[in-house]
Amino acid sequence: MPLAITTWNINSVRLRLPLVERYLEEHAPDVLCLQETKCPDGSFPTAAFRRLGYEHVAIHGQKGYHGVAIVSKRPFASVDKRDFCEKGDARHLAVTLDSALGPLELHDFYIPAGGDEPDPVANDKFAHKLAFLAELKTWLGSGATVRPSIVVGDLNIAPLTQDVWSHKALLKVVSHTPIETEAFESIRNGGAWIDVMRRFVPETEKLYTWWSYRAADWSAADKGRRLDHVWASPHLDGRLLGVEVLREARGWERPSDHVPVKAVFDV
DNA sequence: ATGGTAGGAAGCCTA
Repeated sequence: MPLAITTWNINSVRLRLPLVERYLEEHAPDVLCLQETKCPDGSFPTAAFRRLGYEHVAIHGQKGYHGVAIVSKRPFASVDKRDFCEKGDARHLAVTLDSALGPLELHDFYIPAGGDEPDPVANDKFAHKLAFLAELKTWLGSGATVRPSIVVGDLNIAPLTQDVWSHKALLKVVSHTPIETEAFESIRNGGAWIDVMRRFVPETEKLYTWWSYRAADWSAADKGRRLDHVWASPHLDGRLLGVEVLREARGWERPSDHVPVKAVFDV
């Protein structure tokens, strides 16, 4: 059975609820993983999702910042969250779905952006990002790939040369520095995770999921980065059906700076 | 080389 999972950094789920509703009506994934909901759990628009057939809602929010949520047509066998770096940040949520492979773990991450200065001594936010990545490597390495698993989210790193508009111009820009891209690939290879998007778009082709708000004409300048990702554990190899990056959503009215990324699995 | 925009909370932080 096809299972379509979308990941989208929505940058305020309450402000952009009409955009989310439009996306769900037009693209109808089975599961939607959101990041940057910027919404305390008590204010999450659960009823709106239920009206659209997404009856199962798991949320991990906080006031003002961060926040992740998973809404689904399929029920959850379990819901978990982890407080990475023990800062009380809402940056991770996990659910278990029943699938043809048995229980399937789905992890939704919002990795710290890391501030502007790529120096962990001068910049606490960059140090936090690196600490988060180190903890993620240990934690994922300790077992997630033992079970059929999918990792999605705004990982805030563009790992490959063609994941940014200019590799050379971004080598010292947070999100594409060697220390980050090497940590990213070390985590991915450590768990033998499949980079699902790159199974469908060759590494030689540009592929972006985010365009800055600070551009006069984002589409003409096209200075994007691939910050949003879908990883699958080796159990899902041979069951990957497709990927859709909805670039047009960046042009919707009052858009998020990230666009939805949908991946479809035969499970 | 610089500064550009956006959202939430509340008189600045994060991105």
